[in-house]
Amino acid sequence: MDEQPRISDAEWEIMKVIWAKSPATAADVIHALRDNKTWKDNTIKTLLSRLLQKGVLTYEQVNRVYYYSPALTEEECKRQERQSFLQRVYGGALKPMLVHFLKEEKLSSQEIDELKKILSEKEK
Amino acid sequence: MDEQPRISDAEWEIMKVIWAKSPATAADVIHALRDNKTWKDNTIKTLLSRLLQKGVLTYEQVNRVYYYSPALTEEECKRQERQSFLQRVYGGALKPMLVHFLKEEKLSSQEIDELKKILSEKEK
DNA sequence: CTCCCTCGATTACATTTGTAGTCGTTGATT
DNA sequence: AATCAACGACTACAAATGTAATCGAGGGAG
Repeated sequence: MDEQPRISDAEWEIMKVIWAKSPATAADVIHALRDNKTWKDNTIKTLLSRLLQKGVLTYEQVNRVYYYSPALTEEECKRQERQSFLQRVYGGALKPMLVHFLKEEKLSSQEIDELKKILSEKEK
Repeated sequence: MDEQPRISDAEWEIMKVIWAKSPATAADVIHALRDNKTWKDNTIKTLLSRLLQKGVLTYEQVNRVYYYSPALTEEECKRQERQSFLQRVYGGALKPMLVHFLKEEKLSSQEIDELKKILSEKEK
């Protein structure tokens, strides 16, 4: 159980791209983010380097070019973030947090049914 | 709709105390955190000052001493954090996030029933 | 009246983060 | 062969954050 490195907001944007389409080059990531983000190319390259240093990414080099892949799974990282959010904001109290989300956000009937089913399965 | 200031991890610890027992003096906060945290008194005072600057706290002075109170409600701040977490980690996708929490964490039967009830009420 | 203690204010400083520019190298272009 | 474009490495720099020490003023102890 190594300490999970902390992934910053900007770095999450990068990681989402990598998880979706790894292995990816810097150019791939830049391309994928061109529409949503106003980052300069170098900004994205800096973020990729930092993610390498942190051990969140790995790479394989082919002719001058790095092909980046995740070193940690999306699920591990998401779990880490869930825990830290739950702890920081709710002191770890799960139910109140869920209640807030459920009461405040919109869900389709179908989604509601799915959630109810999951709850029912837990209940045994 | 002013921009909500961002509350850092350490600042959340302070705010939880203030929301729980405002108005509170620096000494009160220090006392409340003495067991859980290893912070020096000055660290806590620095955090209080920063929260004042950010407009998350207000104070009332009585004989040299500040009595701090929240300038923002706990609910506002929690909502802000929920949104930012949901966006950063799940790109705003509520249901998958809820599913992860529900599947991973423990809930008592009673809590499960309460959640199901809330879901049922939404369904109309 | 003097000294000390305490309070908030101010200063300190390393690390992380956001956001980018510059540099040296190498493969491609003319 | 000379040039250039693109890549990753390295450098830059301000703001935020974690974590604290020091300072000046005023109130209480003696």
